Amino acid sequence: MNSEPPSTASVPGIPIACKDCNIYQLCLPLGVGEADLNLLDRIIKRRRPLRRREHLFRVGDPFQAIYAVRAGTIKTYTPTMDGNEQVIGFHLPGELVGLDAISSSVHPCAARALETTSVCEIPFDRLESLAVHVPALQRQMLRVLSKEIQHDHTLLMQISKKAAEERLAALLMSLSLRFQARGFSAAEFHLSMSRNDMANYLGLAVETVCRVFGRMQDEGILDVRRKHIAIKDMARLRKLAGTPEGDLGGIPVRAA
Amino acid sequence: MNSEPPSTASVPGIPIACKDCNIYQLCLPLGVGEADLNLLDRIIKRRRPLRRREHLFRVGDPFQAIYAVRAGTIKTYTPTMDGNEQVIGFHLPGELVGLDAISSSVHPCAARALETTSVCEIPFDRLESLAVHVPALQRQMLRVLSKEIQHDHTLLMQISKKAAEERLAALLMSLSLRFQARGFSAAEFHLSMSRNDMANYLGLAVETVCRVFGRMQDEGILDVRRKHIAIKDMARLRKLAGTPEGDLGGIPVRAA
DNA sequence: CGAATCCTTGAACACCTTCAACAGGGGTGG
DNA sequence: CCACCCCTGTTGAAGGTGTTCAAGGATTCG
Repeated sequence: MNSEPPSTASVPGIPIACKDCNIYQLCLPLGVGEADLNLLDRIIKRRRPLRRREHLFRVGDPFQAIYAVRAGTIKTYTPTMDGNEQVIGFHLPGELVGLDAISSSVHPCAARALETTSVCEIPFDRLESLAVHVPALQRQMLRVLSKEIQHDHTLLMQISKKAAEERLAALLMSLSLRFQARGFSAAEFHLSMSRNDMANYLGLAVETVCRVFGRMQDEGILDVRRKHIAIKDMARLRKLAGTPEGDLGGIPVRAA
Repeated sequence: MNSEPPSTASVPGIPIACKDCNIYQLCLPLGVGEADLNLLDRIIKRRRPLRRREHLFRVGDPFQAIYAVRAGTIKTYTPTMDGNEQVIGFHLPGELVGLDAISSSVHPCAARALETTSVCEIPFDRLESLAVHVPALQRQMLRVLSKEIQHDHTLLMQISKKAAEERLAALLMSLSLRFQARGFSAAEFHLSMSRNDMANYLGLAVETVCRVFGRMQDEGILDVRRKHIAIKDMARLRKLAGTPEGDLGGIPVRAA
């Protein structure tokens, strides 16, 4: 909203503007001009950061806004009938959460922080109203949703591969590509989710995930030190994951 | 487009109007008024029916339109690196195909008919232009895309369940609910896809699918005669699939 | 510092896959 | 119209991979 770009370090209580958010290009990339961006900026609310394990929303909560992760990680999941949960996805900075609720008026899944996480809240009714007057925004929203669908499809493909190695490799490649797209290292990053969450997400047992990590370490593909991951043989990992060379895996508006 | 509803039996070469299409409510259900519907009708093209195995589009084809299945079944899939294919989903009458291409400008997957299938072609640029002037259409499009995302998520959940019985049950429940939503029988229907496609889609071996069908038949859950399926114990199937009682499974704009 | 959670490793078992062989149908060409 | 053939579906046995059950070690957080 300000014409002068202020320091990127946000002052507590004084929210930074959209155009100064270093991830806004990822939320609503192209086609939205400066003036429109200011309009958009006006409807976006910053929230106090969520702490680890804190919920952004729960199943059945009324749908009022979509959220953009600014820092940290959000896990989405749904409770299963047998009292457990099923992890739907992991949302990194720059990715959107809540897109599956637009049609339902209530959230079909829950979202909670895996670590200290800050998000932007975008009231959906206002976003929709704004889009009526800003065709570029309308286009952008459709593209964002479509990309999410595309991503889910590639995901589905990779998960239904049976081999445990392939599944884990697919997850790691997805994370790597997404970190890279955000300017972080593609080869070395921090896993904010537990082995349990990964296993749940991939449809495997926790023990299997551990063992596959071990095996990949032995084979020189990875260097795993607890939650810190270093990919030492990207080519081999990519091959395992079944990710074509040039493919960005439907680089994600959203989840792992 | 006509003010008088003509016979539902289409005369070759004389396309029937949108509002006379018995599935249009499913394509773009609520919030689009009569006048708007006529506008929509004007941009929709009918195509000659596709024959079995004929492609609607292939991977890498330029994205120009989305498609609504009017009759028949469309399978979407992508070729894998090892020369095989990975089935993404099955699209029944009233469901849309090609939504994952909106963001890419090329189709990330291929679509082919499993049986004689007729579709409506909706040029996307014209649809988007129209939406600029018709807010209801804009809203509807977002909802349709969101529903697809929601559906993919429930799917993901069900597929990542490991047990073969659960996976197949989930597929059958999905099909059942979708047929029901279209006014067909929920308990008895025809499987237009091969065992191979089902297995591929579910990440199982063909033989396993056969055996699970056999087991379910022995247990009195199903009556399977080749491609004809009768669900004899819906409650048990639902339980196996993990589909909550009232849940419509994110009833699908799209795929199995 | 203690407790709880998360991660890791080992061994037995269950399930699914693979390989192989055969039956049934549908489509095609004669 | 029929016969053949190929493709799809089905069934049986052996082997592999992941799960389950169990227990010990490492971190984190109160």
